Amino acid sequence: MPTPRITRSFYQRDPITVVKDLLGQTLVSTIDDQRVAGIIVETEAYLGTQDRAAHTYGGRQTDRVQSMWQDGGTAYVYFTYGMHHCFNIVTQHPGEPTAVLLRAIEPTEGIDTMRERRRKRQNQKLRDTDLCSGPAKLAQAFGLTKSAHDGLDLTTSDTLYLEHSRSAPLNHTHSGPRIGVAYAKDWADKPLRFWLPENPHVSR
DNA sequence: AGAGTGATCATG
DNA sequence: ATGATCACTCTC
Repeated sequence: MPTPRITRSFYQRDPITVVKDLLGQTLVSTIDDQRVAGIIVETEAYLGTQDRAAHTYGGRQTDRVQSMWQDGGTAYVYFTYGMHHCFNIVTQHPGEPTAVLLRAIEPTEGIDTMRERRRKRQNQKLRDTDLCSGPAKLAQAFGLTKSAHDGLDLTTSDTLYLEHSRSAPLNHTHSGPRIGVAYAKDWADKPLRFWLPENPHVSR
């Protein structure tokens, strides 16, 4: 059976298509010899230069967002609040700076490794639903950082990539406003957040 | 509801 | 140069 890795053309489509098709697919990272994996259950689309909530709003092309201007299938990892990393997948083509933020994942492999990376103190108990139920949580559980992973090509990397695991989600997708973008005025309320309903691993 | 934490951004 | 902000998480 051929490798089910997701290839370039999947990512080069428009972000509203990709944000839904990513639900049910599998993210895999192999970092420090530790392979971890899980099913994507919550995503958000960022629509580029017109989207007030997007880092590329107004055509911004600062150092931080260079990855978003690259080809679909590029990783965009940014650092925020002085302590958190968030992981995005760039969509469309070079010069069309759109992306999908991965917000929550259902762990399937390497759960002990995830728990170690997520644990801040000894003896702190973490349920499986606490491991990847938020964008910065999943970045930490998968070992993703700006310095190591921003700009990585997910279609060729050996350490970070996606696999097809379900062509169409069994449950129909739910959608609603994105989280933490109240500043974005008329863009704050648009239903650009998608998730698998009834899945206990979604954020909040 | 408030704190933590420092890179990043728009001003100037 | 400086000050405000932040696609968040944890604990109270």
